Amino acid sequence: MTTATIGGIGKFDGQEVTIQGWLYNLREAGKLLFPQFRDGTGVIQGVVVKKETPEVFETVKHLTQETSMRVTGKVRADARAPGGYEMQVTGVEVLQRIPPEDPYPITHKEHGPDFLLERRHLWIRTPRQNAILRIRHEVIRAVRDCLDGEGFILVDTPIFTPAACEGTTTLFECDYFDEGKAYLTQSGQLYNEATSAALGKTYCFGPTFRAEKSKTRRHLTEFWMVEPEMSYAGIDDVMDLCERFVSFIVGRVLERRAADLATLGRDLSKLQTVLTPFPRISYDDAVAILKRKGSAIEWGGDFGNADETLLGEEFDRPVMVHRYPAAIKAFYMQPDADRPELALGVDVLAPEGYGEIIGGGQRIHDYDLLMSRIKEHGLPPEAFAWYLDLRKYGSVPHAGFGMGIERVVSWICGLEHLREAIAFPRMLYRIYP
RNA sequence: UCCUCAGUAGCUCAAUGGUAGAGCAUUCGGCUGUUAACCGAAGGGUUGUAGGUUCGAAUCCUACCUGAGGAGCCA
Repeated sequence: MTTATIGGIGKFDGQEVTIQGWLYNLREAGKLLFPQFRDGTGVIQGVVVKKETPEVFETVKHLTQETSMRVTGKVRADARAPGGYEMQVTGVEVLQRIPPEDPYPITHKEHGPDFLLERRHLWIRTPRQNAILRIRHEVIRAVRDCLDGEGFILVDTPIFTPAACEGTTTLFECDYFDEGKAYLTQSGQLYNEATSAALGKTYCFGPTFRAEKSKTRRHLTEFWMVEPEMSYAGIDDVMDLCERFVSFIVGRVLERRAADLATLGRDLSKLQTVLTPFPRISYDDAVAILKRKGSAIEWGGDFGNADETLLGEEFDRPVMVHRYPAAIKAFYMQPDADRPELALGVDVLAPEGYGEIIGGGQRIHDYDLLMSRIKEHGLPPEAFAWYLDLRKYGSVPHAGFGMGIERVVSWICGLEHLREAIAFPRMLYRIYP
């Protein structure tokens, strides 16, 4: 007997196959049963007619939601079935029937976020969560394909680090044998600067940790970030890469995951406009736009979430805001040659209120300038000795950025909350399951 | 860390100082094309915890616990 996946069931129209999955739902209509099966690739409706297969009818009639089973039957196209195909069930092999005294907790009705998050290990079985996780997979594949295709080399950076990368944000601390404290990385960027000087163009891609007590739908304490870095590059190279990168990713999801976007009810017209070039506006221009739109922002201040939403809704694709006041950016940002009070940093803001998805820019390549910035920020120079070495031995202008995967997935999927963009979200008051 | 809101059946919610209820889920019965199927019945409660006010508290007050949304900070 041929084993088939539900997602590819169309290839077996008219044939008898076996599928391996779980009971998603069971509808009854007298002497007819309509069990629905899922296997992670899709959902298919089965039909059981009592007078044709009485033994199968009696077995299926008493099955409970999420019972694991192998099902055999003849596949045929049927417009009445959700998904377009139906299976005339001729045999079932039940692996584990869930007992009615302790039924599967997640029903087809509404549930609250607390209930679902406590059962995230089960929640991910639902079609909507399946679709999000498949899109996340596609985003990650596109990230790799795009950067690999552009000649970047993946060089992963450490997760245990000896000190703060940027000195300001709160870090997760742990004991590291006799070496004292270690911290979970909040960015691979400083190491990327070393690897890009070794290999030209590199990127790292892995989990990142922030111990800030942020409690919003835009924050996780553990999230995944991809960070490309380029030697012999400046802020314009970063912006060029950003727009190619983001449009490539969105294009890939539209091309390969249309069915999943449909499951989510995503408005595709909001994604189809994400094509190069992206608008590029200076921080000065952004402040002017915000003031016109009624924001209380003053020049020199950083954008709040409301400001990012206001800027994002000005455009039909992500907008790149560049040249921020140096005072509100990280210590390693290269100053603008024409206006030293500005840093050559760029943020990419997604439309529809999704806010910042990318932050990056050009790094300081001059030893003395970097040393003075480290001291100005009250950071210990000895901890940055290796980082300063990069400016002693063949320093070149270099630039890069970091992109938060969950924020991009959240935007592409049109999610209400970042927590659905990762299988097991880590948040301020939640570390289970 | 601060501000706001919410905790009632397994789940989603109602009951606004006077006998704790509905839908779904579960079990049983009915229905030969269901689309979160539908119809009928049954079981299911220390109203987050601890105090207080009152003849009487799910409801009012205080503290605590848990969660959510937002601010700040950031991807």
